[in-house]
Amino acid sequence: MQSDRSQKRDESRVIIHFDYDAFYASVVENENPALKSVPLAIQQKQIVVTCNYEARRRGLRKLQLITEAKRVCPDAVIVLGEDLTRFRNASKDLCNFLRERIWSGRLERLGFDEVWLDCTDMIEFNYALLNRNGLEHSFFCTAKDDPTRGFDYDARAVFGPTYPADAASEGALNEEDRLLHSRLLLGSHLARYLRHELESQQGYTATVGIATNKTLSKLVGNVNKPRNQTTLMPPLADAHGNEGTVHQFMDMHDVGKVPGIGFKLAQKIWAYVLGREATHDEGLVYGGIRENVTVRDVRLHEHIGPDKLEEILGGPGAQKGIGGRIWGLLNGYDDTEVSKVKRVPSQISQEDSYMKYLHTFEQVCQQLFLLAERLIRRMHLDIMEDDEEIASGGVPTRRWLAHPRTLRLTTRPRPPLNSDGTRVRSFNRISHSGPMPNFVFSLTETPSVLADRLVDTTLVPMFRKLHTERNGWNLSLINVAATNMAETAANSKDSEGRDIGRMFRRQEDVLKDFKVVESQDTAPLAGAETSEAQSDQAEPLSLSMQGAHVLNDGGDWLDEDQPEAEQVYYCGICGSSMPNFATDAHNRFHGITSERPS
DNA sequence: AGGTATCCG
DNA sequence: CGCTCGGATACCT
Repeated sequence: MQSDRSQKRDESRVIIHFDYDAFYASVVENENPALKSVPLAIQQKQIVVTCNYEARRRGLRKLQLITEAKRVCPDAVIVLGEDLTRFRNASKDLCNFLRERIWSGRLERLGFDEVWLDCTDMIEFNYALLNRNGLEHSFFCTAKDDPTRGFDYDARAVFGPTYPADAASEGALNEEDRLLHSRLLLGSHLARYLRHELESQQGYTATVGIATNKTLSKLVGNVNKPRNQTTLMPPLADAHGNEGTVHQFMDMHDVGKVPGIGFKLAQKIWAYVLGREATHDEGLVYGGIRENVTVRDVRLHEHIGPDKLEEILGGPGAQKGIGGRIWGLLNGYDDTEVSKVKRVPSQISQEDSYMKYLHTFEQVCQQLFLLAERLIRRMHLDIMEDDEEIASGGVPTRRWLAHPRTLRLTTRPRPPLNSDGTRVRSFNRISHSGPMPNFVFSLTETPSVLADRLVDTTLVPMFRKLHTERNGWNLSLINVAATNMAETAANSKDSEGRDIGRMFRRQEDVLKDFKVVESQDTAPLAGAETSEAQSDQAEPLSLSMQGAHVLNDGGDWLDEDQPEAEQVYYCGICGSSMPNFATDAHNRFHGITSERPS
């Protein structure tokens, strides 16, 4: 067997993975609590995209056809969920809610309904606070600078289910694993607390996994669902890296179930392990028996290892160290960090799919307009924020956090149906992209007007390049995306984001009367009174004195082929955008009297 | 850069 | 498998 590359397992972190139960259905239930007790399905086009657990009990499933769903459960309540706004907003709210309760700022979203938290710092802090002589009445401090905030817990036992269910007791472990056991134990209680907060204050239940890395925490959560949690317990591995709970746990999964091993990779691994070369090319539907290839089958296959996997999975288009990376995943090894929460998404897109022809040019134009208008509204919601400073006039202004530099149009042509049979492949998407025209950043025109202009000046020409036929297109999907986000100067200045800095400052103001007593082997302080002192100190104003500038369609300096009224001025100091006539007043606000660059 | 592929929910 | 309506990232040119 090939070497483990001394991929030394990093067991120093405590990662908690949240998966909100039946998320779309839960959002709708929270909007209308009467729906909580009935079978509820969320519909997009002809499909049930998710449903609550009552509906699952009655036989509904994800990605089920609506017709089938109605047949199986005629009294199900079906809610249309093609507009994702409410789900996106709820996801953001929950993300912020959890972020306020952890210390590291390391919170990573996956889709709308999953979140990883890196809680290592909170666990270490509270591990140091443990009183060995009074574990039963421990206190978990959830605010670094306020010893009174937190929750009571019994530190003698892990909270909730574990994997394995009969995990070794702490006493049966070696010294290193005893430490790990304690950290994960604290993690299980923190997870309980966060789940309770989420449910009691926000109305969302979640399925949670606690482990030492992202992959393991995500997978182990699924052991007990819904509305529960599972902790992956030591000994994770023996001295040789084998025979611990990690291999025991990973081994039972189908390879394709491991996050990061998608359909294509799983197929290649499957072909290798079963000794079957893919001799059949396109078109033939292999409706054969789906054979299970587990992680164990792969991991213990002869000759397997990072190099062999590189051989199997590598090739043109494949990621560079794919073999080593997949070998790591099969062994439950994952050193990827939980990324910090981003202020700005890297792309925003709006799409719609069409069951029937888009017959005419007018119909295509209308769809492009609808998508463009929704995209522009999304840009206003997702990459703008209220200015912190209110101008002396008292009028609150909005500023762009980022400008997408690129506009992308994607379509999916429906494959033509042959007369001889149903031999159709290629459900491919094709796309064309180009510079985002500057006028879409205007705040003086309505999104509707801007969308109309965007269609005429940019989207229709792009569509013409994608589809050279004059008519008769048979599109099953159109997507319009704003990508290639360039963060505004005032925003990118400190990458942590100013609201986080402000949050810390506020916390310090409230808590400055406390002194944290550290490395004291006693129970944490209790009963300290909260000070009401809240000095309303002004924010330190850090100005980056970069020149203000004007952008044109291509993001370059403005030239004169646009009408004056369309020009938008961006302040390089505060990032505000405004019509040109307002720039002089705005510069005076900053105390700048000189001209802007020409 | 633009275009495609693969991955995730 | 696809189907939805997104999203992230990597590789290719």
